[in-house]
Amino acid sequence: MIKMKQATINDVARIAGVSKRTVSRVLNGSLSVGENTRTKIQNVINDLKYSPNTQARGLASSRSYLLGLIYDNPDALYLDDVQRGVLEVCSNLGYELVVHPCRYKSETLVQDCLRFISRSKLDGIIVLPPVSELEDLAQALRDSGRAYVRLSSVALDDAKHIVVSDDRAASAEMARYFAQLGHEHIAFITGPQAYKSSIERMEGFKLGLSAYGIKLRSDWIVEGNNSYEKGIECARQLLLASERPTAIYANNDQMAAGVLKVAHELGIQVPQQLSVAGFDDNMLASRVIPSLTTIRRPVRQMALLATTKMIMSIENNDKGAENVAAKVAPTLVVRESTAKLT
Amino acid sequence: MIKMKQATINDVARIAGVSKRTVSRVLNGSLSVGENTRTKIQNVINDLKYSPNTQARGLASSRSYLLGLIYDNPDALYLDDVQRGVLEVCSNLGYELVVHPCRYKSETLVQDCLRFISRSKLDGIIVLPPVSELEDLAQALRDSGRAYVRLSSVALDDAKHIVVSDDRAASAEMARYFAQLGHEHIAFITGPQAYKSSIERMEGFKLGLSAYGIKLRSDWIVEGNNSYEKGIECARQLLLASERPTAIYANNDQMAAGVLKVAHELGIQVPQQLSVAGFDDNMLASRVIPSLTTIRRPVRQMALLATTKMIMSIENNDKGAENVAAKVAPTLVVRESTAKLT
DNA sequence: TTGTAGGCGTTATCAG
DNA sequence: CTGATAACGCCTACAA
Repeated sequence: MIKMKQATINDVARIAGVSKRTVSRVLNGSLSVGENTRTKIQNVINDLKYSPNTQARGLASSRSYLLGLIYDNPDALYLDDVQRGVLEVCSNLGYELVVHPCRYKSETLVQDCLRFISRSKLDGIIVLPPVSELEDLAQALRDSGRAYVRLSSVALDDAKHIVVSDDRAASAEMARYFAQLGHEHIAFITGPQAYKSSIERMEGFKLGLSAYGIKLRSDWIVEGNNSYEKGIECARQLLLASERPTAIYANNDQMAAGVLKVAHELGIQVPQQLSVAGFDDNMLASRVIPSLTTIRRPVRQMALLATTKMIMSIENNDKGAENVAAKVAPTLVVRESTAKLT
Repeated sequence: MIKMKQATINDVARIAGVSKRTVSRVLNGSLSVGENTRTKIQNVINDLKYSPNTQARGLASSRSYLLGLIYDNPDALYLDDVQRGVLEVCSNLGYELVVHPCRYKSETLVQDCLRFISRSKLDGIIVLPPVSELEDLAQALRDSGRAYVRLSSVALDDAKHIVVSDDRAASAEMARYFAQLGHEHIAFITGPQAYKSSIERMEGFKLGLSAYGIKLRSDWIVEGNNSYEKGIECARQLLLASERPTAIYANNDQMAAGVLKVAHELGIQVPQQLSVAGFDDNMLASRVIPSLTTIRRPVRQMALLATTKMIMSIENNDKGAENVAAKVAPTLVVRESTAKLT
């Protein structure tokens, strides 16, 4: 197998009998090229299977055609969805995706990310929650002068820099659903208090309940951390108390699974004696027995919106970037773990 | 915030009072540089916080410092592990990771991947199973002249191009474990027959059982496809038959979860009346009730080995690449879903 | 041990 | 509408 040298813009220019400046023009879709010359050049490009060298292009235009994805993601559940979503939008436009896993709690997170983006000369950066909530990082991104979009549950940035999932509204819907099932003795297991999403979900839930005149007892709000183990711990606390709630809403599916585990241990029937719900609709939700009522975020769509937004920013279409939808609505998914109070 | 232009090699050279050729030398760790000049230059580099421009460097040396990750990954479970593993090794060496999700079944898979690697000028490519098993792709990678490493359950390439997880041995261990629990009426739900891993796991299981004089009845080998739904379907077939196995080993955890679901529906107690085991040790395994006995692959370690191997190849240390371990051993994880036959 | 000069493949300036 | 020509930042024969 002989390795052919890739054709260059010079080859194209030579064979087409024009200057490379003109080839460059058609490459970048300049309007000021004669129709004839354009098609002629286009043909040569096709014949040679020529495709521009990204590095050279980047060197000359100080762009890399590289997008970065910064995530922490202890659960690692949406990662594939996000990556596919981003690439679905950017791949055809010639961009690739460089990933940067990191740790939310790391001391060096910001400088770490900065090194990443400057070293790779990224054209744009997408940041997933909860890292996206760090203002230090956001400021650093702004200072870097690069395009960026944050995914979050709160609108903590300008329209062109954010895509928010309305966790609050979704939680309110869960509250409504619980209330309509007749539940009044309801408990909530929170997420880490440092995360905006935790606050949103709790507030939304409270709000939704209050519409039905139901108030969350303070001792039925227990602080979790989104882990399965902590879910178990919190569930024990709730279910072993003298008075027991008839429904538990956990900040995520992991913890909800923990609740199911404890209920099972204690011989409490779900959903007959206890309704349980989570948030995320991750793989657990549908596989666990009984399957979990939960809330699903349109992850893929968020990735699509974020990427679209970002590419518009990169290509100096700020107006466009602002106009791409910045908010998506998660939806309630009812399964077996919740039922009417009997 | 004023955006300073990044310092270039010229700045360093000028300030250090040497030619840029010399700076280049210290950058690339050439030995033929005087100790004085070296430290002098190094100081300037530190002062200026200079770091070489990857694009320019790539353009000149035809390297990109980019590694690619090709995966299909319907389960998306190890993705984060793999990505972190790869970066753990390559990040300090100046490489970044570009991801390329794809579809095993896609007609255009190979050309698609080729476009990816040539467009990004990747220095090396890591391919995850089952895509890694496609010989077409492998051949294309070889032809491309680039470094690559495949992860698989079979040694289908030279030592320097592969890291294999010994699924066969692991399955044999599972067989041994089953046999020691006293099971003889054992069923196996296979994975897609097109995947090597499916074959390895089945063969290993048969082999392990035969050591105990147990033979898998052909009607107790049912063909699954690694999905939860199919697991349910296969479990029904097995558990509704006139004669029922006392143990079921599924090719992965998803299907094993399906078995648990059906057992639950049919009122069959696991593990008292039926032992169930899976493969992967994904999140489901530990969260499901009862938790699943399964097999865990050292995913992170595989990623580390593969990356180490690949970087050695890239840097022309073929001998080294061959000598990095090419095989890892998955381990049996015993949980609640299996028990002694009573 | 160090420096000179040319090239890598594009983009972009500025004339024509 | 088109074409020389100079960057872009770094590497590398080839010299000295």
